[in-house]
Amino acid sequence: MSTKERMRFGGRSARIQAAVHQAVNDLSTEMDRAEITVPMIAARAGVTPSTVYRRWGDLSELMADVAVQRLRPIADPADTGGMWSDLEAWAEQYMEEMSSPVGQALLRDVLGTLGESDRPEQCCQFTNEQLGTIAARAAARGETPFRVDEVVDHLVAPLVFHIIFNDREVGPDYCRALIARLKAR
Amino acid sequence: MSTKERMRFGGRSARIQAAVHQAVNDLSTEMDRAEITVPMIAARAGVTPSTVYRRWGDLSELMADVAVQRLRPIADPADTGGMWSDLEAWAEQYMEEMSSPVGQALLRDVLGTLGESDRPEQCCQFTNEQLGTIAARAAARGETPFRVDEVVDHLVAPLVFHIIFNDREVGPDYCRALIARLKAR
DNA sequence: TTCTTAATGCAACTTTTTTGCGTTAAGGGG
DNA sequence: CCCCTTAACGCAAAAAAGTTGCATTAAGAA
Repeated sequence: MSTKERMRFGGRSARIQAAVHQAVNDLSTEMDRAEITVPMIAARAGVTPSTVYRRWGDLSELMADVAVQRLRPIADPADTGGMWSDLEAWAEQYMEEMSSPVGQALLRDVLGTLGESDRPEQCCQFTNEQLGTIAARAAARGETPFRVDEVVDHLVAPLVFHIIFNDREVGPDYCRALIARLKAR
Repeated sequence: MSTKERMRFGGRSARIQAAVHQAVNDLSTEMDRAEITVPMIAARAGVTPSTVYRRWGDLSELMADVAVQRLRPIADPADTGGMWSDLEAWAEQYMEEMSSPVGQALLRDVLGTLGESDRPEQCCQFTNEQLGTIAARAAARGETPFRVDEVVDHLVAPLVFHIIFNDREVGPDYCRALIARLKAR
């Protein structure tokens, strides 16, 4: 007998998680996020609603779970040959993704989680890793790398702030202005 | 007959809105935000649930509505005699309020609204007005006022970012560091 | 006061969410 | 390989939340 409570990762459990995530992603393209329901997702995934409720608790948790997966970067930042141009390219793509209706919805889902969760922190980690990659690459080239936390504070934070509060249009020009301000220091 | 659809502000309508808001605020102090329900609020406020559903649509809309009210500043920023010390005092109080569990919950409620709404923008406006007051006061003193949008980008945005993503402790020292960076320009 | 109608209360109805219990299958040991 | 334990699932009944039609109340204007 083992005293540890084991979680089960493989097999049926994983299959169902994949099916449910897929169902959410499919439905998200077909209808407004506000009219998606748990029974709807369960039917699409071929499972009973009670399974979804037991595993994820409620809709907002499930949506947040899916959102984190979709916000996870699929590739390293492009290597353009220079640190600042790497950063600019990354920032414009990040801005493009986050300011789109889909990106905004994902951000809301991640941030809207009620109970305790480390999901928002996890998304930060994604960004930190991407910026860390750019900085490390710069160091390998012999450039003086930027400080990741400074880039987060004065590039990522303003971008995300204006996107989620919707109080200002963000575009390539704004990205470049923020980066120019970082370079100037 | 008037062709305009009129909304009714005074009397019963206002009384019910106040009662419902009060009920939400009361319940928020008594239990976790996640277990508050519309029927519960309605019972506390002495109205029927259907009234709440018709006026606010759903729980998240109602919570967001209440949150905006609570995020509205009740007074102008303190006048400490100098622009930067005004800003520092304001920032520390803002940070204190937002990083508290209550403040975080309010932020989530405002940001978590699904459908279209100008609530997040409205909260930005509060901040802009407060900062505008400090800047105007500085100008009246003969000081060169800061640009409000720069303070939002490089003080408010980093603060809010780290609070909602929970990836870093924010404290008085961090506020002062951000302000020092603004002054240095 | 009287009229119009937005907003509410009530109750029936639909949908979602919870819960108890039997069944299935992952992971470990013999 | 088969058996055992139990986490995770399906099913169905029950509870709770959310919706809707209709009668009633009370702002706001004539």
